[in-house]
Amino acid sequence: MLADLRRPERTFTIRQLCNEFKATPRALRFYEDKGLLTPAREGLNRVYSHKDRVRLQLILRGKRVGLSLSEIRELLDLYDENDDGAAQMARSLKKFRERATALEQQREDIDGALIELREACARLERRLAEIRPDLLPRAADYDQVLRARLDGHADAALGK
Amino acid sequence: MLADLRRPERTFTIRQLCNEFKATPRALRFYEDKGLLTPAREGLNRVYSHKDRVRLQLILRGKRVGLSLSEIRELLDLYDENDDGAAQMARSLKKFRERATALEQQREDIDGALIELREACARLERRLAEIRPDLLPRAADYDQVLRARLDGHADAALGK
DNA sequence: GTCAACGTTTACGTAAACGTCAACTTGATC
DNA sequence: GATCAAGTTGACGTTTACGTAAACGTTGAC
Repeated sequence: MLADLRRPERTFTIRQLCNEFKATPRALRFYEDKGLLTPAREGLNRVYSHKDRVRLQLILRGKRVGLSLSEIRELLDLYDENDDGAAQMARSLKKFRERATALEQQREDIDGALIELREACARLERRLAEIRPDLLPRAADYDQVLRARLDGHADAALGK
Repeated sequence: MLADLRRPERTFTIRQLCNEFKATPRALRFYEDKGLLTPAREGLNRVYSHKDRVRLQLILRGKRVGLSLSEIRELLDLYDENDDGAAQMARSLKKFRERATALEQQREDIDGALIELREACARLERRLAEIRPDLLPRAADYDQVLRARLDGHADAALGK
């Protein structure tokens, strides 16, 4: 078929990519503004190629692991200008490792905060139990809260 | 002695508190602007009381665990208007628990990102080893990076 | 007397990643 | 031909926690 999804000639509209990757048109235009994407034009309208789609995937993957858009752009630039891609892969590897150590550091910081929080909670619980046990919020009250958060705020943890 | 540090009449200058808690004058004035602190005045100069000092401690503790200034203000307001403080303690406990679950969620998100990162690293390492083993950055190269980060960016992990 | 060191206020700057109008064009449809 | 959906380009708004001058007053040391 002419419209085979896998054929490299296949092109995409902005909304198709937005639907596929759950992004907003504003976001894609923003990435273009920042030089992360350079789709072709058909009159005024943007036409995204297969390569553009790959780039978008890389952008979103980079975001998921907490890279900034400018960092992502640097990596994408290397994909382009470099022939074999080896040097670029080395750079990417370096970036990824740096990001990994940064994330590990964040985890430790969070663990520290959690320790402080649990201590504070314990103090409050003890004192409330003494004075006004009726006001003591039961942990069970948070089942709703937990359930409400089951859908993914997966990005919120990475410095947004 | 009249100047006993523990005497409630003891007052503090802005710089004394800044030194004690490693904050900047700008920060304390900012907190005042936001209604978190209301030190007395001696002419133009701010005079911090014992209670102000306690409030500042609470502010900084709240920040350490990732509360926003507006959240902190809400809690502080309750300290004031409430007589026995029981209701306020219940509210604080609730906030703290919420923050704890949010932090736990962040940890999971970070873990997810780390998994993705390690997979990407592994792929890159394998391919680089094939093609250009000489470009493969050794993990040992990051000893400096690790050392450089040993001083506390403990706040950076909490959404700044 | 004058310089440094501290204090004050007002107010603009910053960084990230878009959201949110507003105003307009284009193509398709009834 | 009027309308409608979807696209476009600016350009300003949002959020957070201060940093950073600018311009000025007060006090103590020398």
